[in-house]
Amino acid sequence: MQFKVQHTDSQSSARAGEIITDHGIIETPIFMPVGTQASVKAVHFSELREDIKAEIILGNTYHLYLRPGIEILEKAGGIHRFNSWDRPILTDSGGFQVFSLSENRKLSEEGAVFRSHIDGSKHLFTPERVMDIQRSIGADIIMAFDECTPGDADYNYAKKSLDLTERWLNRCINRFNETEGKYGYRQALFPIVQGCVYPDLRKRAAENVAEKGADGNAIGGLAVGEPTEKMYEMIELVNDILPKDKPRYLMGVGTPVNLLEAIERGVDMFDCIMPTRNGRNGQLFTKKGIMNMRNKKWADDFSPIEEDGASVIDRVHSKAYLRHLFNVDEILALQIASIHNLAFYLWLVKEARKHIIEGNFPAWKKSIIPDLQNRL
RNA sequence: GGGCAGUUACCAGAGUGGCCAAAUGGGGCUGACUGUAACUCAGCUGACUUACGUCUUCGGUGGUUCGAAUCCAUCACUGCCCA
Repeated sequence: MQFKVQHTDSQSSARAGEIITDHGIIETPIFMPVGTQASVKAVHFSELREDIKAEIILGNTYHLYLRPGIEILEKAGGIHRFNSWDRPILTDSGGFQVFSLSENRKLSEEGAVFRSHIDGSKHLFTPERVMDIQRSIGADIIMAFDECTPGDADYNYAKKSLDLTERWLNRCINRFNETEGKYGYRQALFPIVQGCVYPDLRKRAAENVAEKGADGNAIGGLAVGEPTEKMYEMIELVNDILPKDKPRYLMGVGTPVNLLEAIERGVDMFDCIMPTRNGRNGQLFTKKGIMNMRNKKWADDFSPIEEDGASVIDRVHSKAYLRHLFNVDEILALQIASIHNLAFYLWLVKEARKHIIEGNFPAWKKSIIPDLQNRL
């Protein structure tokens, strides 16, 4: 994997670049749709390719390990063969599940014991095992196994958690270096900066990660309960330390405004469930603001979902029709909303890229934010 | 013609003398959702009121009672069964 910075904004830390993988090129900044179980919920791959124009999608180690299981993925010849997505894929390590399934897991030096949310069975995830599993899944970019520290963790907990994440990182790197990809293309390992909202911990974490010389670096443990301003502060602090010639991936973030603020602070890659989950729950993000499609006010609004929307689907269907689909619980509602939101997110990062290259990113960002936050 | 059962909020449906503006479900309205245990979750849903609270409701009417959705009488309507 290679990264080229093509343009750097003169007034901010924003940059436009290009990540080259064996499955194709990713132009940054980029948003990566989340496809936890080898599928972006409610969206078909042809739509991801052609309408949404996704360049890379996510998968999740924990979920794929449970189902279909490593054996099946290996038999299939890796995840790309399995789900027929021939562009880049990134797998999260399961570190977020350490956080989100915290009631079903136990942490130790060795690793994390999960109780499967499906059948209650016990599974041990160690850094080594997680590397092996991600080798078997076969994503282009794989993530270090970390503990995603809760946003409200106290200093002592956050420090201990970071200590563990850093020891796990060394083990991940060792195992990663001892092994190789199983399907004939290369994989890159991204370490993750933790440290909660504590500047000294974040600084230390970023320095530690930076010195590993990885192909790309991630910032984790943000947008997990801390105030948004804290998140921006941490991003700024960390990006000051992370190498400029490597892509920076802000994990799990966020709202359209979060993306722009983070891009301005030097982030190149994003993923978030928001466009898909919120879409399925009736919330649409548009250039003019946020709509709840279940609201009665759309019942007789026959105008397009978004006149100048990024997706062709925006002009095919009316707000009234989409509201009807949500109202009567039709599956098509989830599809249309997910496609729309993802296309919007991809449009947003492409637009950001365009303005970075044009040299007017900060002004453009400032002008668009009020609209993005608007409630329609 | 006779017998039995029933009539409760938008719908279905609990409630058999005070703890009832009335369970629960559906529907409706509003909100939440940030490396996906989520087509999920939460709140509201008689009227007025920001709220406290006040008022009007349980087929109609008339009673019994300190007090009635609940008991009695009667009328209306609905369903089932018998002729």
